[in-house]
Amino acid sequence: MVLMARSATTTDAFNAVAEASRRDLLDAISTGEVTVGELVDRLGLSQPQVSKHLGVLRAVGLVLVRVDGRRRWYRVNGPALQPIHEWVRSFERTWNTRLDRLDDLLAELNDKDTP
Amino acid sequence: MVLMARSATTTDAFNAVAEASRRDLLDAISTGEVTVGELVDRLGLSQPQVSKHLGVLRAVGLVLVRVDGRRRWYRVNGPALQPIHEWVRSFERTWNTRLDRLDDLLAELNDKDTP
DNA sequence: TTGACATATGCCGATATCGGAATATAATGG
DNA sequence: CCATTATATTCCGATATCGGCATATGTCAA
Repeated sequence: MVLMARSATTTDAFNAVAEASRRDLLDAISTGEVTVGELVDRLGLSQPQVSKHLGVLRAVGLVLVRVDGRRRWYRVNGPALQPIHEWVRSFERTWNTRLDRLDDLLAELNDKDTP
Repeated sequence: MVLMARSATTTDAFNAVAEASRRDLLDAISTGEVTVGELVDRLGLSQPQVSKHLGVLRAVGLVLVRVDGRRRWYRVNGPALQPIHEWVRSFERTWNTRLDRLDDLLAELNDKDTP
């Protein structure tokens, strides 16, 4: 029986994106097709580090690659981010809506009434 | 010098939310104030497991607690999710269709009208 | 063909995680 | 005051991660 200590980074987009370096990579790639070497230069990370992180992003489908001779052009695969977007969006009302602000207001008044 | 293997789960909301159980907890809590015992019952997790996960969520400010005698009422702290929301939102254009882009445009115009 | 270039992969040690079980802390009720 | 209830904390073994360094794979160019 296999007992996992922590979900693998390649489990899903949530885990892959937990690492800040990988978010930075996605940010850099989002500007358009980028080469590995260019990412190394831009982010100041080691080449193996970049390749490994890209491997994780590839594994969960967050990036797609186009092979062109000896270099690889990476691009962001947007739809893979949708699960995160949807999940977080379901909480929007907890910070955004007028109703919540009303709740907060009432709570505040309540606090003043019952110290 | 401390060399960290992987960002601590308490580093930020991204890391805290990477774990599926913690997302489930937040989903359950989002319905309103909930007690630890209620979460144990609803999610079928062990009590220490729930308490530990709540500890992580507390550490990154994703939940707030109200102490009431020997029980604790947890609630979601929406704003702590905004960083994730903002980051993912910046990729929206990578998956949106033309219609969605129109929505964005309208939303932008709307924002300008209603500050 | 051979060497330089671009990227991926393998091995390493240090570390924090996870769940389980036991235990600690704290508040309630009889 | 004591047993019970509610929640948090500690210790444990197994595991996957991360960065660094070395190396493998693959491709172009002279």
